[in-house]
Amino acid sequence: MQDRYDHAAVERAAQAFWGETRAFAVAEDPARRKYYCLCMFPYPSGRLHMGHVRNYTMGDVLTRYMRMQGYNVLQPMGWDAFGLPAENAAMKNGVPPAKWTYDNIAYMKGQLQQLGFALDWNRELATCQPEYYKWNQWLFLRMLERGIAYKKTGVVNWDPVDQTVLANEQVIDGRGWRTGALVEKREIPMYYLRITEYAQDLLDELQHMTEWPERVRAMQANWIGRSEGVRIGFPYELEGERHVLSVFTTRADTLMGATFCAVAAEHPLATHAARNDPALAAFVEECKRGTAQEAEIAVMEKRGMPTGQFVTHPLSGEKIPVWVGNYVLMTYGEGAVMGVPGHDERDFHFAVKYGLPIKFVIRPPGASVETFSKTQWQPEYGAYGVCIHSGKYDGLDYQAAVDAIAADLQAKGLGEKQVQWRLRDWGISRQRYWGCPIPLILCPACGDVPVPDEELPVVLPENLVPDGTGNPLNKTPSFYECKCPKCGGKARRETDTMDTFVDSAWYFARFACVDDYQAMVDERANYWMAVDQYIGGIEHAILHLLYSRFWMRVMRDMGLIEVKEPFVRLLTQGMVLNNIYSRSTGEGRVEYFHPDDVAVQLDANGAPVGATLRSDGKPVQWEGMRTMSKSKNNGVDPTDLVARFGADSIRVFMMFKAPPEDTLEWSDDGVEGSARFLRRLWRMVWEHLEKGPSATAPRQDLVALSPVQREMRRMAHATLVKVTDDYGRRRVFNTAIAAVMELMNALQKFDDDSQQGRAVRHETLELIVQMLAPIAPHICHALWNELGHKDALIDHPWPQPDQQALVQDRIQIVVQVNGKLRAHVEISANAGESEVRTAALDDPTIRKWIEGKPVRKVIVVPGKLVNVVV
RNA sequence: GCGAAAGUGGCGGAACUGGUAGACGCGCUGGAUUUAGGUUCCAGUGGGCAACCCCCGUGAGGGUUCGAGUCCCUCCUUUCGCACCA
Repeated sequence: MQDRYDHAAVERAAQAFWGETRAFAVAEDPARRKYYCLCMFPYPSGRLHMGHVRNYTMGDVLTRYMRMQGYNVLQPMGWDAFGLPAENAAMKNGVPPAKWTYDNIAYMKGQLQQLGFALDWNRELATCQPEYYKWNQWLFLRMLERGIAYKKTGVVNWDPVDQTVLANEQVIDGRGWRTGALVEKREIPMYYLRITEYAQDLLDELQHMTEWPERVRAMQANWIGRSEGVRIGFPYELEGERHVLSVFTTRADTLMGATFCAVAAEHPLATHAARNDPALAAFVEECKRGTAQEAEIAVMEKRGMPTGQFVTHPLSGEKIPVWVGNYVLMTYGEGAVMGVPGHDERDFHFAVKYGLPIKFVIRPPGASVETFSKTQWQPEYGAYGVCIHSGKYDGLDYQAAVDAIAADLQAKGLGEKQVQWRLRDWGISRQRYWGCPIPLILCPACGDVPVPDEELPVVLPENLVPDGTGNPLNKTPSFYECKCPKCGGKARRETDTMDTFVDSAWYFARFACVDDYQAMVDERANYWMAVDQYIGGIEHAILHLLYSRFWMRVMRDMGLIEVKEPFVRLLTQGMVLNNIYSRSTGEGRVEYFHPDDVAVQLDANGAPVGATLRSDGKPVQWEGMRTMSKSKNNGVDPTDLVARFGADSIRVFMMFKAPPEDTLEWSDDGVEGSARFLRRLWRMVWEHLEKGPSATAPRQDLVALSPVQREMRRMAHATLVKVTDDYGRRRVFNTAIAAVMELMNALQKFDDDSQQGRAVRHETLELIVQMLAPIAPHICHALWNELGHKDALIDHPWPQPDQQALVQDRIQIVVQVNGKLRAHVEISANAGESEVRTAALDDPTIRKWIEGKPVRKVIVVPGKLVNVVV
């Protein structure tokens, strides 16, 4: 054995061993308990970033741990390979997205291999491969047959200069990112999936998903957004015909206070009214141009214009005006709301601004009617209370009023109780090139005709280069020219592609059977599914996870798979941050400097007081810690780090620096510390073996151990108990590493070269190596063999703590007086309560504290603490 | 705006079920070895006090309890998500 730890040699050897023995290729084995550990697959953006490294290290730790626990563990890897960045890169470099993507995949795969992840590469897939996306298309057609997929118009961002649809991301302050042109809204036909059909089940099942983080479940529940209320019809006449304006409200009890209605700019009533009103038409246009993002709508100024149209209040018969409001969402409910300024804050401000009447019809609990203000909103106006000024409903509370009003409306045919969802159907059409083609043929005679199954997949040409002016498929006759499968006439192939969330909605099931070209999934998927542990970023808490849950339900309902919940346990890992340093270069421009190029000045305590650029010594501005990004020049490259420190040091650092769900602050010093820890471990094993070959390492005689030896051994096994709990139950790794560090600190001080002492040290070192194996697999692989084992550590069972070693004769008890720590006493571990109590009260320090004061109460917590109340 | 989290030394964090606040690491200070630097080893490191067996201390304020970082209420701050980025 070498005295120095050579991480490069150690990692090369371990990876070669795993490669040669095909250690991570797994097969279905009904005799063994399976465990499917999956990290969200990466978008092949070019290089791995540290967020990937953190994510995949967590997955690898659990994979290796569960494998040592005896499970048949699957950990696959693939590529979420369709998407916008490839098109952007193509425009910039003139390279087809396919080539850019495949090159990135090759590079990133090499990076993953350097890090030593226990991945079954036989199952690798990329969503841009026809063998994969064929099944997106196939299932889409099945959904179409079942009415789960359907066509309707949807609103998109339109860049009038480039003549192209823009993603929200490509719209900056209402303008196209490349052209700077004012973005318009366009309504175009699109395909939608009826996820709302599953809303109730998606919501209900959340209650049982106890191994998902509470906050993710809450976010999904809010997103699905079930609300119970009443749909109310406001009749009106238009050109002699009777129409009804439908609104949804959860506050039907305030209906008697409705003084106006407001509709979205896209609402048919608004469209009709704008026809003869140029000012209104202009306003409607302006609203449509505005943002569709809920966050922006919520904070922008509420504005409106009257349509000139009046509707009839369904209960009072009053005429009330209809306005167009820029805050009304066409996509929620009916695209129209009733305005109750007395009891809704938004309506109140709207009414004050435009001089609309305000009626108070609810008396909030504890408020007096006389204090109602028509100029100043008070939060209690929005509270539930008792109806007033509401005619026959006066005196009813919320529920009674809603029931009575709903019943009356129903009797008139002008409304009923209704459940409303915030969740909307999933629009999957994208007017983009680099995605999965939607398998339809647009025939002038037959309409949208599905591509016959035997012609699937509709293959996306891989040689096109988008130029920013629309989807290049529209300029590629060899792609779009086709015949109608129904009538045989000349037709045009659909050039829209699918949302990339479709690709990621079921890839985890395909990993079970990537080589099956006859079916989307087969029996093997039922062996591996559901994913036992899914790990990924919190940013996917809603969309990706919800779409996957929906997609599994569709597959299950078609009999393709047995499970409906794809992910049993979910771990949402935090982001990786780094310092940002900048300097203003004048003219409002800012230059960012990489943290490696900046020297930080410290005060006597080591607290930073300033920073300078190394190259010129002049100060730079510290802008705090943010996620690593190119634009802030604060990224670090995994490949550089592996070369400098080794994969194991990086893995240890990433697991040690923060708990999995928290953000992690990058620091080179921290990685250096992890490297130091591994070097120490290496040297401890080396020094131990220097004193005698491992083969002759003696076994200890438990009875003959000295108290110091017994304590050393107890600590080793107690650490094993803790580390096992951290990996297996708590899923936190920082505390597991800290516990091993403590154990190593104790072992360093354990200076005993007797036969028994060496035996205890040998056992402790073996335990340390086994406990660290999931996190630092390469060095542990090497040390395990150095310690005299012929088998590979990856296949060695996880160690069991020796219960006898854990037994303690004497324990320390904390003694408090009035809740403040005053003394420690050592007593026999099996002392009874009265014995503990006596020992505590007899302690000289405690006697001093309670001298002359009557002892009112003594609380004894067995094995832990005594609190004396005086 | 709505929804979801989080606030503990110079820094990252630990304290898991209400029971010793600051484990472990980074940084910093002093020392030893080497001495070109780095590496390695030892000691110290929340604040106050000359010092302690003392006092204070977990974003702010209040409450429950023998006992609160942990539970409850009010407030402040920060971060994340909001449907075409993935």
